[in-house]
Parts: sequence; structure tokens; C-alpha cells
Amino acid sequence: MRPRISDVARVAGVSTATVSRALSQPELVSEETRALVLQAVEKTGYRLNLAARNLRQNRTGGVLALVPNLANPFFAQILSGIAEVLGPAGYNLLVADTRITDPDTLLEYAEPSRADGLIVLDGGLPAEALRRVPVVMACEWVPALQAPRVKIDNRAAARQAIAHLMALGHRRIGHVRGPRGNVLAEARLAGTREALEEQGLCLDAASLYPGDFSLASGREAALIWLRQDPGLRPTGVFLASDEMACGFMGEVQRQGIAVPGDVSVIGFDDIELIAHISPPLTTIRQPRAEIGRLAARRLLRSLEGGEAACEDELLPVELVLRASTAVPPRA
Amino acid sequence: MRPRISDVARVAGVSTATVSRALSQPELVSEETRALVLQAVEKTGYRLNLAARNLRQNRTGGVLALVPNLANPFFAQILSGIAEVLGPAGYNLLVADTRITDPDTLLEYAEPSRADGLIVLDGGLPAEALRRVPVVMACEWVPALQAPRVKIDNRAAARQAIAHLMALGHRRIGHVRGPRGNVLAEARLAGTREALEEQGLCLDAASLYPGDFSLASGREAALIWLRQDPGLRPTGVFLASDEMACGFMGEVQRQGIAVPGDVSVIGFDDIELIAHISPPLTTIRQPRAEIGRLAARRLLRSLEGGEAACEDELLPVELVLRASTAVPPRA
DNA sequence: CTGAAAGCGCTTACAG
DNA sequence: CTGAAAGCGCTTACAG
Repeated sequence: MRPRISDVARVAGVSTATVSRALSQPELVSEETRALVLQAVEKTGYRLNLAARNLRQNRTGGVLALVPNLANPFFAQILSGIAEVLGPAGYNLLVADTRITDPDTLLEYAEPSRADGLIVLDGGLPAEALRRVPVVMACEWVPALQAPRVKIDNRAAARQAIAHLMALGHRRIGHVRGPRGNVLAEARLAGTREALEEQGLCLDAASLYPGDFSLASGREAALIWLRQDPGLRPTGVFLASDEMACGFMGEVQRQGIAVPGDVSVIGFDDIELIAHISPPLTTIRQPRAEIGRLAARRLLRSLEGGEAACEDELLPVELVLRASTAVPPRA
Repeated sequence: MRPRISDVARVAGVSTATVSRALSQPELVSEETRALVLQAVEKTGYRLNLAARNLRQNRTGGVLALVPNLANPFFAQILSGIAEVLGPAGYNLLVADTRITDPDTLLEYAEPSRADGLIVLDGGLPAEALRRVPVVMACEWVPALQAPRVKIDNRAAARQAIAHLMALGHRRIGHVRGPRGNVLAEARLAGTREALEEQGLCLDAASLYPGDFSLASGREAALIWLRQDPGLRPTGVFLASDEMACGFMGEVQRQGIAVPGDVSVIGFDDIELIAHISPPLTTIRQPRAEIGRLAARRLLRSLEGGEAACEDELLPVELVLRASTAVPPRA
């Protein structure tokens, strides 16, 4: 049997209260008592039972990250950033995949007795399920939920991408959007529209391709593009995710189209691999690990400080120029 | 304040013991009592406090996954598989990054009061830290630790890759290895050696390139390869990870080398993106989600059954033929 | 089938 | 600075 605090107390010849204090708030205990206790801890091999402490203190010691799709590498770096902050702060990181979690289960997950706080990476969750513990939203956000948001300016980022294509001389510009209803997809689409309209251009229906952020949907968009009239189809395409950009570029290349010779391609996110494919992909870099770290810090503040500040945290993005964008082909 | 079980008991006019039974083991309670209790639960809005139950039952309700590098997308799918099994079984999934966790902290993590069991994805951890709770190892393994291993036959997989290159007619074959000391890297290297030696070939020092599974190290290997005598350097290269294969291929392409025209490239893992780059990469597919699921099931069995079976679980791999391998160039 | 009571292993007012 | 005691919110032998 594992030694309990009372075993240590017996060995040290003090009360359990004193052992507890010596361990958690040493400054409340005389130096010699402390030494006695530490000796007894050593001798008994005692280790604090966290579950018991947490129950007594009415906390769980854990933070739950709700991820739309754990299998998606995009979230790996964010989780890494979260873990980096949470670990040293003494919190456990719990993760759950919202895809494989039905709404009822979700309610059970977002439970004060399961986690002290939530980091929500899925903007599609029902707000009601998320009101019982402190929440911070990262990347995506639940519009109906009033809680701090750590994110980038998706609209401005999209404008930057379009501005880049226009600066290269492109006039026929296409956009492969993310899933309908997704807050990121809508913001990026809006930014694209705005940037084009400011220059007197407009995003016509034929140049707006459906997508869902996935590789496969980028490939689908490529198949549509390939069937369009070469004299009319976009010479520059901005895709709302790098995965889609890879799928798009891979497919058009396979059909003998040169990137960026025949078509310029720009993605979004700057996931790791795309710097190493051929041609390396121009993209908008999102500081994923930093988003995770900030979200975690923000949540810790509201868990510890109890402060209820709720302004959004807007992180900067960066246009990363690589070889997949160039001047448009001469018609 | 949240209602406790005693509130429900008062409203229902029964004891807390009865409420507890009605909720957890309804068959022990009369039908009418059960109805009374459920009504009282409804009325009070009662929700079970998991932390309290767990303390009483001497469990934590959580499983901890120890990941070598959370930011590495390779582990995303494995975690997804783990989550898929753990969630429905009522366990929380905790994750920790072993990179950002020093040995002392690790000891604290692998604590019975933190998690009921461990899924270890890092073969480099000290065995002593992992003996206090049930463990299953997945992908990698800690050689000194006797615990179930869910993995693939890395050696046989490497032999398959080499056999493929040889069947295409390659005779000068190179290998970019994983990090020294890593169990996977060593097994894949051993398989490579064996397969070559069986055919009377041998892996000379110039054809064995250092690597650490990362994109950057694949690129490094490419730089070495590029400097070697075109008439002597390998015409086919097997890399111990897809990331390295991407890095390698991207770099040689950038220097005007054709894949597979000038050099055939084969990776390992079948991560998602590589099917969509140009050319799509030939590789050895590792069933990552399935590895995660099996590891989780295995651990659940030893947590619930208490069974101590310890045979390894060997999952099949698959050689996925794509366009990055072909017959060697005519010298 | 149900209840009174002990206890999971801690922490923390309260009193001295 | 230290201890006795209550209590975090449950579950579970034990007795009836």
C-alpha cells in the first residue's frame, strides 16, 4: 500500500496538518519541523495523492482542449504550445476530439469536475455546453459565446494574400474557400472579396471554388479549374488552407500545368511540409504554437487571478514568399 | 452552489446511499425508488462529481499518453486513435510532451494519482519512471521495460522497401537513417542491411546518411547526395521517414534532379500530404490510427480485466506504390 | 431493497 | 508554530 500523509505524520511525530503544511506551505512551519517531515517523507517514500488534494481544494488540476479533429496535423503545434505552458504551471492537459463526441457527451466533458477550464479550438460547438467552466477560444471561436479569443486577423491575412497576387500582376484571381459556416472560412472569403473589390475587381462565381480545408477538396478544386477555359480561368489562386493548396498544386502539376509558370498558388497556415515540396509554397504563416501558448496563459490567468477580462488577442500573421507565386503567364 | 448527492437524497426522501446506487447500479434499487431519485436529479439539476467518485474508488479515470513531440504531426493520428477508444470507455485522455518534461517531472506524471495507465510513444524514457502504473507501449518501446508493445515489424518493412527498389533494377541503394539509439531507426537500418546482404550487396558508409526523422535532416542528406559522384551515388534511396523523404526530394528537385528519373525515393509512414505532392511519394504505410486504437484497447484490458498478458501486437504494413520510384537511370 | 456510518487522502479554518 | 476536527462529495461493506 502506498504511504498516506498519516504515515508520514506518525513517523515524523507530528500531526497530518503539519505534514501538509510542511509540504505545501513550508513557510508556515518551523525549520526543524520541516526537516523532520522531509526526513519522514524520504523514509516512507511518500508521494502526495493529487486526486485527494484536488477534491479537497475543489479543483481538478486539468485543462481540457476541445479539438475539431485530433488527426489533423494543424492542431499538433497548437497543442504543443498549450502543453508547454500548462505543464510547468502544474496543470494536466486533457484532450478530446469533438468529432467523435456527440453533444451529450460534450456536455459531460465540459464539466467542472473534469476540468478547471476549457480551451476551445472548434467554432462549431453549441455555446450552451461551454458555459459551466472558464473558457478561452483559440483560432476558431463560437460566435455566441462571450469568452476571450486568441486568434489572427483572418480577414486582413486574406487581403494580404490577394494583394500579393495583384502586385505580381494577376487580374484573374480565384479563391478556394473553407467549409461553409466555419468562422475562419467566412472571414478569409470576406477578406478576399474586399481586397479584390477595392481594386475594382470582383470574385465571380466561377472563380470561387468550394472546399473544406482538406487535401482532397483542394484536388477537387483543381479538377474544376482544369476544366475551365485557360483564357478565362484564374491565373492566381488563393486557398484557405495549405492542405488544399497542396492538393490543388499536386493535381494541376500531374496534368502538366506548371506552378508558378501557368498558375500561381498561395496557401494559408504555413504547415511544416510545404516549405519542402516543389515548388515550395507561398503562404500566410499562422503562429500556431504561439496561439496555443497564449491561449493557455490566458486561461491560467482567469483560473488563478479569477480576472474576467475578455478582449480578444490578435496575433500577427506573415506573408511567406516562396516559389509557388510569380507573375502571371502572358496570355 | 452545485447540488450534491445529499441534496438529491433530501428531495427524493431517501438516503445518499440509495441515490448513489440508483445512479450507478440501478438494478440494486426498486423501480419506484429509482423513479423518485431520477425525478429529484432532474429537479435539482444534479450532476455527479467525478473527482469525488474517483477518489473514493481509488482511480483517476484518466490515461496519460507520453509523446516524444506533440508538434510532430506523426503522432496526431495515433492520438486520434487513442481518443477514439478511450472516450467511449469513459476515460479521459491526458497528454504530455516528453521533450518539455524533465526526468523528475516525468516521474510525477507517471503517477497513480494522476493517471490509471500510460501509453508510451517514446522509446527513450527511463524504464524506472514507468513502473508504477500499467503501461502499454506503442510504435516505439523502452527496451528495458516489460510491457505490451503495439507496433509494426520495422525490420520486415525496411526489407520490403529495399526489395521494391531492387525489383526495379536498382543496385546502388542508399538509406537515410533515423536518430541513433532510436529503436525504430535501428530496426529499419537492420532490415535495410539484411535485405541488401541477401542479394550480395552491402550498405557502404557513403550510402548511409545520417538523419533524425525530420524534414531538415532529409534535406541535409540530399545535400550530401548531391555532392557525391553521379556515377557512384545511389540511384534509389530509402528514407526512414516520410518527412525526411520530402525534405530529400524537395531539395534534389530544386537542384534540377528528376524524381524518379534520376533518383528513386521511398519513404516511411505514409503521412497524409505525401500522396498529393509531385511526384506522389512511394512509401511504407503504417496504420497509425489503428496503432493508437489497439494500444488503448490493450491498456483498457489491463486496467479493467487486470490481466497481465504481455505479448506484442504486430500490425501489418503496406508498401504503397506511387510515382517517386521507377527503374534506375541508364548510366 | 434500504440506511447509517465509515472512509477515499488530503487541506484548512479555528483554537491555542 | 502546531494540533484536533471537520469536510471536499462520493461509494460501499455491513446490518437489517
